[in-house]
Amino acid sequence: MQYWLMKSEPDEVSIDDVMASPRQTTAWFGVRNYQARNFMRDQMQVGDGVLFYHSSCPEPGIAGLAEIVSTPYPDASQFDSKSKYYDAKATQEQPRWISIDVQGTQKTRLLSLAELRTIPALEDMVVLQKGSRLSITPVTPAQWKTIIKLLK
DNA sequence: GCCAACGTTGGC
DNA sequence: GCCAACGTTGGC
Repeated sequence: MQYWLMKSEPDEVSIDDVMASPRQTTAWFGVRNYQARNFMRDQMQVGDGVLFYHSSCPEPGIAGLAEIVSTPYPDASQFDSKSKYYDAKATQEQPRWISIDVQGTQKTRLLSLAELRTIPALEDMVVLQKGSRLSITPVTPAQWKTIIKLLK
């Protein structure tokens, strides 16, 4: 059981979109970074906790909580030549990119990036490190606990 | 729109 | 395998 922070651009998929989906579940697709993919492929497990983070928007920050609800499977968008996530080097036999399903647990208040940066207990969070831009980053149990408290 | 930081590509 | 050039991310 681990915890993750996953970034999504709310223009693409917001926490409201997730909560409005059937069973509040959405396929997390379009990851095109090997490190992030490897987290999904090698470490994520059903039941892992997710901080749902809005990025590239007026107020970036944690917008909700979610849970991993599937094991990894091939990301269909890599085979779709019309998709911006198309990858000509991926084949059905040898997929390169994967998806996992994420189920929204609750929409929370917006815990902004600016506020996160003021919390001493969170200063080691991967997502807060200089130059960090991975779309999926691990969160420690202590960090998770701190954030849950801030959201109450 | 800028730009720092990081990832990827490709020539050698 | 090195590394320069280029592309992308994402906060500001």
